[in-house]
Amino acid sequence: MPEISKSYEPRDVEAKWYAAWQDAKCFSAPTPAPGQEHYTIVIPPPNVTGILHMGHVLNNTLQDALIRRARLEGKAACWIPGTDHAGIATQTMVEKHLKKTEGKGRRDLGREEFLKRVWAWRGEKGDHILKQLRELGCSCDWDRTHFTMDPGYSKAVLASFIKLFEQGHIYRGKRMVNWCPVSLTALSDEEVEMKPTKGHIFRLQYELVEPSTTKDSEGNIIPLTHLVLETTRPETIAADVAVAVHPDDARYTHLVGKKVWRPLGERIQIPIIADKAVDPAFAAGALKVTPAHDKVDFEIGQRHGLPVIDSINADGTMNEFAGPELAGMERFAARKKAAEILQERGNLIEAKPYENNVGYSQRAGVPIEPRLTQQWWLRYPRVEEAKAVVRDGLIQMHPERWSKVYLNWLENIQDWCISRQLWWGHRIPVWYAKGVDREKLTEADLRDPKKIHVSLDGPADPENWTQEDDVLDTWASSWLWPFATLGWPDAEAQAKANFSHFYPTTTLATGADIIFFWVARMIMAGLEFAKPGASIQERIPFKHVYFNGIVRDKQGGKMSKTLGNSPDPLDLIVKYGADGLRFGLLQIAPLGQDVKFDEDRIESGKNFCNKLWNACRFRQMSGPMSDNSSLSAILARLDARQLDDDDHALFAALLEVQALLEKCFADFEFAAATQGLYTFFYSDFCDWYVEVAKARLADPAARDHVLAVQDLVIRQFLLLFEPFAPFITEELWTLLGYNVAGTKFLQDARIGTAEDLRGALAGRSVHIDTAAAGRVAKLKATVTLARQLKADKAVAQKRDVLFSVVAEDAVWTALESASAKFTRLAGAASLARAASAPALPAIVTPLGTLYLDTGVKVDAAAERTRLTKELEAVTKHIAGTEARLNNEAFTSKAPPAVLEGARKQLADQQAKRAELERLLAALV
RNA sequence: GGACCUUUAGCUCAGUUGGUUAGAGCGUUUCCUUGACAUGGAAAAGGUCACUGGUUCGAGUCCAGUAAGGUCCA
Repeated sequence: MPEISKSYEPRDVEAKWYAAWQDAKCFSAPTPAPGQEHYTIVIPPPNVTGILHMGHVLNNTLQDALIRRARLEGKAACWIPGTDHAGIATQTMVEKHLKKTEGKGRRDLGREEFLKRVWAWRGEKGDHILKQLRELGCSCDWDRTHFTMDPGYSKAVLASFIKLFEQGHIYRGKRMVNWCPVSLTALSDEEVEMKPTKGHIFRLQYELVEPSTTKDSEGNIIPLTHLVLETTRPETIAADVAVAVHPDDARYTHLVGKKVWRPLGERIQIPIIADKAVDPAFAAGALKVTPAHDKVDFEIGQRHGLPVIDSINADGTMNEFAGPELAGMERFAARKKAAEILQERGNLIEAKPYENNVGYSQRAGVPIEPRLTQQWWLRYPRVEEAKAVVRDGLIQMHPERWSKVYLNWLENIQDWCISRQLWWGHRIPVWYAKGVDREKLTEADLRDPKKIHVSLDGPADPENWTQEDDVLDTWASSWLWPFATLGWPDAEAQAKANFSHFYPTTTLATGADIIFFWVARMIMAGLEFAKPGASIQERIPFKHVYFNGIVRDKQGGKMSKTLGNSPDPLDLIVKYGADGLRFGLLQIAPLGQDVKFDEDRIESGKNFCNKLWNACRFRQMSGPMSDNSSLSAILARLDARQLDDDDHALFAALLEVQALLEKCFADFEFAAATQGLYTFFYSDFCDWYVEVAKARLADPAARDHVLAVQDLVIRQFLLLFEPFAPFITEELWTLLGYNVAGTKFLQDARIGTAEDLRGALAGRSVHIDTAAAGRVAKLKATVTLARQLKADKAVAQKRDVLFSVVAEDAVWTALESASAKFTRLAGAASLARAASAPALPAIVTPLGTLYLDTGVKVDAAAERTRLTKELEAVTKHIAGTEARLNNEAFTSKAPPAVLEGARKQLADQQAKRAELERLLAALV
C-alpha cells in the first residue's frame, strides 16, 4: 500500500481521478433495474460560448453533490449536461467580433454566411465551459451532452411550435413590444429590466387653438391660453396625436373636444380627449398622447381611434416624422435638441431633474423603445395545471416561498412574444405564399393553407413560398430542456435515452432570477408535451426545484468581470483544489440566501481537506492496515470487549452525523451538511477520539480494536464527504484500501442509512451506550478546565506538571479509569487523588476539584481574583435559577423535564459555589 | 404602489416544534514546532439577539407595529 504523503496536493490527484472516472464510464446513467429508484438532474444549460463563473460553480457543485449522493444511495443517477445557443448573447458577441476583425456587420455578410461564422465561432469557443465543469469534478453523463441547436433538439423546438400553432395557442399580431435598438429585435417583458434612471422632466405648454378660461385656487376666473403638461420624452412630440385629460378633472372638462397646436413637427391641431388612464394628480393633469412610443398611449389611441405616427427608426434614430429638425438624430441627442427648440418657441416652461423607472434591454444594457411591430405570440398552455402542481406540492420549491412568486406571475401572466428579429436561433417554421402581404394577414389567413404553410420540412414547392425571417426566443427552446434532452419527440431517441425511466426528472437546481424565464415555462411545457395523456404526476418536468443564491462579492455587490471583483474559479481550483473550492463555497451557501463570497472560506475548505488527509495519514502510521474491503470486514475486526466510552460516543456521533446528512439532503440544507461534517470530523474525531486513542494504541490488547474503529469511522466519513469533495475522498478510499477488487471506485460502495449502520453494529454486539457521550463530555470539560488552569498559570506548554484531585469515590473511579487519557490530553506528568485539599491553584470541574502543582509558590492574590470572578458568575446563575424555581407559575406549568433540569442545574451550581467558597476560605 | 426577504460576536452565518449561562468558522490576543497535520494545536477576549409593544411561568424563537438594508413585480 502506498504511503500517504505529508500534505495534500490536490492537483496531482484531481486530474488522475477524473480521467479514471471517465475511462470507466462512472457517470453513465445506468438503465434502472426493476424497482430501482432513479435520480435525474438536467443541468441549467450555460451559454455555449460562456466561461465558468462563481455562480456556475455553486450551482453545479450542488447538482454534483445531489447526483453523487444519489449514486451512493444506489439510485440510477442521470445528470444531463449541455449548452444553450443563447440567441442574442451569442449573435451580439459574434457581430462585435466581426466588426472588430473585418469591419463588417451581419447584413454585409448575409444570413447564410453570418450563420456559418456563428457556427465557426461556436466550434472554436463552444463547450469550453463544459470542460471547466470537469475541472470542478462534475459527474455529468457526458455522452448525453446536448446543445439547443443540435439537429434533434432543433426538431423538438420546431415540433413544439407547430403543435402549439395547430392548437391555436400561437398567433401573429402587430402590438407594442419592447424593442432593443442595439440588438434590433423585440424582447419579452421578462428580458426588460426596470431601472431608476436620472434624467429631466420637461414642463411644457401647448397653445390652445381657441383661448379659454379656468378658475384659480380661489375661484377667480382667469384666462387660459395654454394647456400645461409634463413629459420626459420631448423628442416624440411630433408623433403626438392628442392631449388627454381625466374625464372627471373639473379643470379641463370644458376643453375636451377642443384642440391645441402641436409644438413640434408639422404645425397641426391635435384634439384634447378624456381618458381614465390619465392620472389627474400627476403634474398639471394633462398627458401628451404618443401611441407609437408608449404602451399606455397606444391603448388610449386604440380607445379613441387615433392614428399612430412612428417617429423612431428601429436603431433608435429619429425619422422624418420627428420633424426636419430632429430627423436622423440619435434619440437622446434628439431629446436635447427638442428641448432647445421648445425653449426657443416658448413652449418649454422648465426642465427639472427627474428620476423615473426606465426599461432596459437586459442584454444590451440600453433603454428599450416601445415599438409597434408584427410579432409571433404565444398564449401559454396549461397555465391552470402549472399553478396546481406547485400549489398541490407535486412540484416543491426550496425554499418554499418562491412558489408564491411563481404563482403570482402565473396569476398575471401575459402572452409571450416568442419571435426575435435575429438570425442565430431556430427559424420559425412558417412559410408565406408569395404575393401575400405579411402586414395584413388576419387570424383567418393564418389558418389558410393557401396563404400560410407551417411544417417541420417546409412546403413541397418551396419556390412559391418565403420563410419567416424571425427566429424563436431562446427560452422558447430551453423550456423543452427536461424532455428534449431525453429524446423527445422522437420515439426511437426517447427509447435510447431511457425517457420513460428518467422523466420526470428529480431535482432542478437553478437561480431564482430565471424563475419566470425558465422554471415556470418548463413546467408548462412539460405538462403540455412530455407525456401526452399521462397523469399530471407523470407530466411534470421535475419534483423539486432548488433555488441557489446568487454569489456576490464580500460587500454584497454583484460580481462582474468589469468590476474585477469576480475571481476566476479555475484560479481558485489551482490555489485551493476543486474539493476545497466546492466545500468552502457550500459552507457559505445557506438555503435561500445570497452567498457573500469570501476567499478565506475557500482556504478553510482546502485546510479541511488537508486535515482529513493528515488524519488518514496518521491512521496509516498508527498501525498495520487490515481488511478494509467492506463494512462487514471492518465490523468483524471490532472487539466488543474493548469498547470504551470514547468508542461509544464516537459511534453515537457518527450515527448522528449520518442521520443529519440524510435530513440535509432531503431538505437541501447544504450549509448545515457541510457544517455537520466539519464539526464531526474536527471535534469528535480528530480533536478528541484520535487524541485519546493515542493512549490506547500503546496497549497491545486494544490496538487492533482502536484501529478498526478508526477505519470504520473514516470509511463512513469518506462516503458522507464524497458528494462534496469527490477527489480527495476517492484518493483516500484507495490509499486506505476501502476499494475491493471488482469495484474500483468509492461510488461503487453503498452509503446505507444511519439505521442500517446501527443495525450492522448491533449485529456485532455493539449497542451504542447513549450515556457514554455524557461521560465523555464530562471528561472533555475537565480536560479543558485543566488546560485553562495551566494557561492561567503560564505553564500551558509544560507537560511535566502534576495534577491532583479531590473527589468523591464514585467520581474518582470514573476519572482514574481515564487518567491515561487525561494526562495525555491535559499535558501532565501524573494525576493523583489527594485526600485533603493541598495549598495549590485549583479549579472546580465536573470530575472533582483539580489542583495544579507547578512547583512554584501559590500567588494567593491572583488565586483570589480568579476564584472570585468564577464565584460571581456562579452566584449570578444560581440567583436566576432560584428565581425561576421559586416562581409558582413556573413550577406548576413547566413540563416535568424542564423542571427537573432546572433543579439539577441548581444543585450542580450550588455544589460548585460551595466548593469555590471553600477554596477561597482556604487561601491564606 | 403591491409582494417577499434580511437584521444575532469585528466579519460571514447557525440557532429545528418557545425551555440551562445564545453557538460555529474567519479575524483578534496570548502561548506552543512534542513523532498526523503550523494548511496545525491550546487558551482567551468579544453579543442589552435592530427597535417598541403584546402573548406566555418562560421569547433570539410566536404575534403586531416601527426603522434600516435588499430583491422581485407594477
